[in-house]
Amino acid sequence: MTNLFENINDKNIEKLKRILKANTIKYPKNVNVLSNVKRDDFIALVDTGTVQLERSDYDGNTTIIEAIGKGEMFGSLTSSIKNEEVSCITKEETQITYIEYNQITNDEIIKTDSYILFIKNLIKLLSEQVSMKNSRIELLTQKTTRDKLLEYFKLQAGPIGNKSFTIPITFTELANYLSVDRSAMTREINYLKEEGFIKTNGRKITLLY
Amino acid sequence: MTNLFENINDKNIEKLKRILKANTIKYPKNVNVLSNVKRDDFIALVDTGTVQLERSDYDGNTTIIEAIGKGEMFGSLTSSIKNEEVSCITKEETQITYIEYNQITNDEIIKTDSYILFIKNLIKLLSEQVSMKNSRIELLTQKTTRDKLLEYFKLQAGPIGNKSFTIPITFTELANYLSVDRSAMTREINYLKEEGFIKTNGRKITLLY
DNA sequence: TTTATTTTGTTGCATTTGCAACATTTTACA
DNA sequence: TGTAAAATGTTGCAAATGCAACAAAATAAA
Repeated sequence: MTNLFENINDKNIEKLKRILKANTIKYPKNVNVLSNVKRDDFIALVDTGTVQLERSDYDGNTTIIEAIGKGEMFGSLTSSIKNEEVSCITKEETQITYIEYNQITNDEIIKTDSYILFIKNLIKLLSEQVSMKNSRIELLTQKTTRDKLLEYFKLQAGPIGNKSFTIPITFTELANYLSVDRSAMTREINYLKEEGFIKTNGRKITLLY
Repeated sequence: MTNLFENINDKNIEKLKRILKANTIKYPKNVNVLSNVKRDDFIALVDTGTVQLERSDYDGNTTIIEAIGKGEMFGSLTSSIKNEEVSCITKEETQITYIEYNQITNDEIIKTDSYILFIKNLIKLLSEQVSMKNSRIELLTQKTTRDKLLEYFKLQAGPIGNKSFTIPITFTELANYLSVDRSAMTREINYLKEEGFIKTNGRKITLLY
């Protein structure tokens, strides 16, 4: 995951942030971050912590649209946060840096030395976002829970195809990510084990095929 | 949908394309576009026509990962096209403009007048991509076919909430987009009609709630 | 170190869904 | 305009899945 200020030294980062009128705010846990910020198009960078975009359904249920962790970004350009039903909640102590979209090309910034690097990073970061979404869509469009799991395992195995890996999230979160019922997913994992496709040990998965 | 060269006049577009070493290629229908282009990171813009990113499964089935239409983009930065199983097929006569990622900040281009506009457009275009993916993920994470349909209808109704609209794709394509079986989707639409939630006339949907 | 909270495991059952296999209608194209 | 291809409609049936309702284990918090 690219950092927006990758390959830029601290002094220049400070300079960029100043010229971009970047606004860094620290929030405690369980705060609705966007209660007052929706005016202009902006980009929000999660420096530390985690936030979740959530939607409250007509029947009171809360669906997690997106979990955004350290180094990731969200914003009015990329998320449906203009929608009143969507709220953005910090899941732990979280620091966010806001940059207004129009500041990205303000008169002063384009004369700044590290601007080119900044732009390249921003483009790469956005591209990575698209790429991550594509991966998730690839998982979600699998027909069965089994297919979703196997596809997820393939992604975790990486391009080299490691036979063994530890999944970086809880099974509860995985079920959420794949949009399947957790208990049904557990059942399917058991089938996969019985049929000799995989072995598990906690969150460590070993592929046997 | 933002065009990469929006608000830039033809003369400057030509200039930008030249300096960016943009490469425009016209393809006939049903051609595998990426058979030879994967060397560097690149952005591909669909000027006219349509391409589909497809994946051939182990069992010979073909899944459509993404349909990319006029004005949209894809590329090695945003799609899993480095994956050998994924191919990109033109669905009609299609013109594509390729730009190498590294050219986006080459020495000459950053001195060009319309560069700032170009960069703003590129960032907006990428942001829109993320936004579109988010919408699709929102649909795909709905639990039932009924929920997927109702959510899709809500999106089609727009922020104003038009009660009547014509869906811009065929029902077959919609089933694909929502990743549900077409016949099961038809059945569910019939239930929605029987229960008085909607009326349909061809691809025209009227919400009755 | 308790206690509270979250995660994981398990199972029966009703419902939803995919799949197959058609007929029919509409659209594209030669 | 006639024919091929694509889209739509329909239905029975088997399989997959969500849901509810627990108990147990593991983690986090006080």
